[in-house]
Amino acid sequence: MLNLYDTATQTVKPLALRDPETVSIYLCGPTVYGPPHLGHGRATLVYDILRRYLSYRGLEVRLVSNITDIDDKIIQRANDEGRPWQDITHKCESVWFDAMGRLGVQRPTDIPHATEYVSQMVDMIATLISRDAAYATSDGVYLSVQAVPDYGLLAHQSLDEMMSGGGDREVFGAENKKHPADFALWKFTKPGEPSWPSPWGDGRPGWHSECVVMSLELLGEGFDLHCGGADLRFPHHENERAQSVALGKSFAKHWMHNGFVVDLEGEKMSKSLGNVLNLLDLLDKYDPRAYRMLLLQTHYRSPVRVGQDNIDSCVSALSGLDSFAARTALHEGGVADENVITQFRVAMDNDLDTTSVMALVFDTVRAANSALDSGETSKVAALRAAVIEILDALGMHLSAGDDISAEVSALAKDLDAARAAKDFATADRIRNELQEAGYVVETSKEGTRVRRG
RNA sequence: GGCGACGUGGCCGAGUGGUUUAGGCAAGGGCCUGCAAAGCCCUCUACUUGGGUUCGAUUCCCAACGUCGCCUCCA
Repeated sequence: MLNLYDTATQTVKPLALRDPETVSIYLCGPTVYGPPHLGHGRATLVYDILRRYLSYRGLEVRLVSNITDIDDKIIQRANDEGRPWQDITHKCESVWFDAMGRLGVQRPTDIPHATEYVSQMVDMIATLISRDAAYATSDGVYLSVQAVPDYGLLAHQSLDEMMSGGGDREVFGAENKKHPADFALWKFTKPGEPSWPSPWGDGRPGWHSECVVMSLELLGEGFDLHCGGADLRFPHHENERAQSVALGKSFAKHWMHNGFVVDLEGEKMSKSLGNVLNLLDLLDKYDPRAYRMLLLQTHYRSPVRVGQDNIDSCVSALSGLDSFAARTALHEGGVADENVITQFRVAMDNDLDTTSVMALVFDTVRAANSALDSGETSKVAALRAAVIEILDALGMHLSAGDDISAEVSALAKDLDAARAAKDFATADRIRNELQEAGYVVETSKEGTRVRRG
């Protein structure tokens, strides 16, 4: 079945399922303090593609993706702008799901919020303390990484290696911690900050705890797959895992991480560098499918640069596919070519080799276009059905130009009539008119096709 | 300092120890077309550098150069 790269073992291995009919996936969602950026878009698209493919293969997918709605950055922004922090989280969450909708990303099956699980987190921290894996200091409660024997499994570095060298890095809270790598489970509140009660003092949860509590509660121990961007591998996922190990609970069986979105110079898009391109801008300026296309043509673990040139080339490629859907619309409803579908599955099962899949799609489109030109209609139907089935399984929907207004359709009819009457001046005039209105006009013996450009 | 990734044709981007070495975009030529568009056909063709292993390396090993990531804010 599906073979996937696993960050923990650094190998491509079968995605083993706890229950053969269901896949349990936890995906680290956004901290809602600002607009989504391109990196968020990549992660959600990658896992949307994964999820759709698993569904396509007949599995029931349970995809839990959280909303981090309490965090230092949220508090800071609330203070800066002098408004309630819930204002910010609610607004950002709605912008988030609006953007995801435009990207064609399906909603997770479960969307837990950190603030809904605070008491469970407090309980978990208490358990960690009782197991001597956590301790309170003057500013919070910390997990003792030395209580976790294989800490560094995802970072692929031992604690010693992490601490060695490192130059002038500052270690947060170093003076209070038993070990520099210990991380906050609970942060004591400062005046004016949101807080929740706990046995150690009022405060708020540390970032890494929510995902442990919510994944174990909603998916249970030993769930199948944990996903997120490569930047979450360490420390976030490492620290989630550390808590679970310290609790004596079995955690994710497989770890998947997608590559970064990089800027023009090949550097990672980073919030701290301020070179973040906004996902909303991309969605406003381009066909939202173009980003999905770009990611399908790049392996999910490779870095991807999102620039006008690549996006434009994807828009052009999409135009060709839409045109294909339109010109073969009459051959809808065939049985998908088995050979093509088999190749599709083989490629996807090989660590989501979507770049090969796209090569297959374009090859198949060309074969179908040739078949259409030579009148082999049964072949056209089978190839078209395969293309549509594959793209649908990847969340890519083609436009066959059936969203055209009656007025525009009438103009197309007039164009055909003018051509039939060899009134080419009128025909050209109508064509120009349509093109200037932003339509792609394709005349053929079967009649003029018009679609959105 | 530690760990890791990567350097492919005009651009993007897969992949492989050797007969045909993806795919997309762009460019040029042809067919088709009233002219276009769309489509089809053809062309341009690469693997950072220096060693090594090998009958043979872009692919494996070593080194150099370059780029990037992580080493507790990050999708």
